[in-house]
Amino acid sequence: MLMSADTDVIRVLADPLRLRIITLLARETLCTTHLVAETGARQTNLSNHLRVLREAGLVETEPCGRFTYYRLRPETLEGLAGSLAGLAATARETAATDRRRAC
Amino acid sequence: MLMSADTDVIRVLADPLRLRIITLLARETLCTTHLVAETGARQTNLSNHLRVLREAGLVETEPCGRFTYYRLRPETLEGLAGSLAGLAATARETAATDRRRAC
DNA sequence: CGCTGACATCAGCATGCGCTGATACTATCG
DNA sequence: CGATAGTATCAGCGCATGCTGATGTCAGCG
Repeated sequence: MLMSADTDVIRVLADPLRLRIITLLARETLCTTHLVAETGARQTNLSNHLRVLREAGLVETEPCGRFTYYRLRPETLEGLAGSLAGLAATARETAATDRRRAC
Repeated sequence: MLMSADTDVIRVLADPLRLRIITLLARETLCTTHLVAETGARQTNLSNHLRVLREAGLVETEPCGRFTYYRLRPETLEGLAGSLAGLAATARETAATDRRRAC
């Protein structure tokens, strides 16, 4: 239910600034300059985080002249959401039937 | 769509051993000894992680004599899964309508 | 062409945090 | 009552990683 790939995605999401970027990109596609203005972080810092997000498959880039648009890929987030929902469902079943291992 | 509380939950999940604990507890309620046997980690290490999981509201304890059973709480995981699914849905809408900010 | 602005890369620093060993506490058993 | 087993707490160490400043590259514009 929980793939090992999900571990990496969670690690990538587990940073306040990266999560902020994700929420901003969910609403509209932006380029680095916009993200600098929105978050107040340095351009270098944002560029590093965007690299991490890109390598994790969470965002994809669209070069546009000297600008670089960043778009949020829904598939990765959906996959993680599904895995977590599956875990929660299993836990609910475990709690309902009081499934436990004897000591 | 993404509450600030979700940030903390994600940070807590962003550790391989803690995620392992979560998947094990999803299937059956266990006590620390079982988790030591399953994961191969030291008891001290597990106890520290279980404390983090407890404080994040991801697991709850059930004392049973000198044992301590740990049960996975589905609500927290469900809330996070819902938030992530909402983000993914927003991103899908953004991609479909090509919503972007001009440079 | 030079210049500027958008963006990426790299090395260094500093903080966070996961792991460990030592220790203490409690419940059960002989 | 010891003795032991299950568990929690704490201080310390070491590594991972996020932030920064300097630098490089490329595109557009005068």
